[in-house]
Amino acid sequence: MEKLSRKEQIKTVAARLFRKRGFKATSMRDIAKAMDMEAPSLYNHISSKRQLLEELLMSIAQSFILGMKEVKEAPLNSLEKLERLIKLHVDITIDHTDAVSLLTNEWVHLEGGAALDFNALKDDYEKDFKGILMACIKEGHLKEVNADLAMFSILSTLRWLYSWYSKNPNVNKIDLEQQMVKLLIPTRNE
Amino acid sequence: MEKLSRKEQIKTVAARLFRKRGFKATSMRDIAKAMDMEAPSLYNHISSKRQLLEELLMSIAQSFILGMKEVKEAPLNSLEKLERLIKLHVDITIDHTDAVSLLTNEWVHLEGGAALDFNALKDDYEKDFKGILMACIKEGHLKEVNADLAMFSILSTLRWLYSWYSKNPNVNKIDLEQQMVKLLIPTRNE
DNA sequence: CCTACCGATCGGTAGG
DNA sequence: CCTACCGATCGGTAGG
Repeated sequence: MEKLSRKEQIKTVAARLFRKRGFKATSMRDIAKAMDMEAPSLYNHISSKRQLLEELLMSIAQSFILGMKEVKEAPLNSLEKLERLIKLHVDITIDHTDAVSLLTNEWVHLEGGAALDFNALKDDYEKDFKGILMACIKEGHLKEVNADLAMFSILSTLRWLYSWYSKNPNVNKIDLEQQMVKLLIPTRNE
Repeated sequence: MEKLSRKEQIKTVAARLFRKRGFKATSMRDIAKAMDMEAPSLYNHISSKRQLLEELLMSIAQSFILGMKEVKEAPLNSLEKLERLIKLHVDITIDHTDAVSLLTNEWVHLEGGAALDFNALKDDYEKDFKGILMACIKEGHLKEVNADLAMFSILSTLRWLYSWYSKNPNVNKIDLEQQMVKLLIPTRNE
């Protein structure tokens, strides 16, 4: 499937440029140039610029949704689930750094149905995340904290992990997972 | 000084729109419309779109630089200084929510000398922040943590505080300051 | 995959 | 502060 592969190349290049300059500031001619082709040729593989963004965001969002589903269904206690969620973010961020950055910064440029779908996924994800965090608090694994604020803080760090990782690309994945768990989980007794 | 005041109105409106749609996706016609005037009339008060962004970013950055200077020179121990820094972020975020969001999301659209100046300020600020954080660790106020990662995490939360605050606008400033201090400072003994 | 090209929109200027 | 307007660039299409 040469066509599919070509489309994936374009998406990879687009993700890199969208991240670097932003979606609106990246032109189809920029993408074409980075692909060594002319702008109109891109349209043999994709249908529009906004489709590029939508597919990039939706596919990485699905990775998080799937990961959340697995964590929820796993036979673990709430604290272990929270650890697994943190590791999920670390892993996806390391493997798909550019796409993750779009999830943080460029989703505002989605329009119409895609924007609605995306926000629904985001709300579901955050609701599930909060549920696990609150279970941790209720079961006494965590310090008593404002759950909303704690979730906001943890997710803020995880959302910006891509920029830290980009400046420290040689870090070991397992090490980073453990450091993030240690940093983000305010355990009661140490 | 009606002219000055008019310019400030334009900057306030621009900050709101830049935040909502992004700098590149906001046209001068959008800003003019929100001001109930025609786009060319804006140029009686400002000189260019990029100047708008530059002035918004530089003036809010100066608030942080000034606050950092005061904290550094204050007769406080390192832990108290860290607390003061967190409160500084909370205060500026509450008072200038839109401009703070630009500091997080739109500085990438600075070009030329303004981009260089901005990055220099950012580097200085983070170096000072890290110095205070490392002093806290060395003096035994904080848990032993990876200082780079801890700073990254604290700043990530503080950078995104504007979005949390926008969803919880009725929070009391003093309460929020105290909650953020409690949440972000991993003290040794509680 | 390319050349030629379109209508829309952009930041900004001239002139009053 | 407005009307009239400019050159540049945008996403995208026609046709091969």
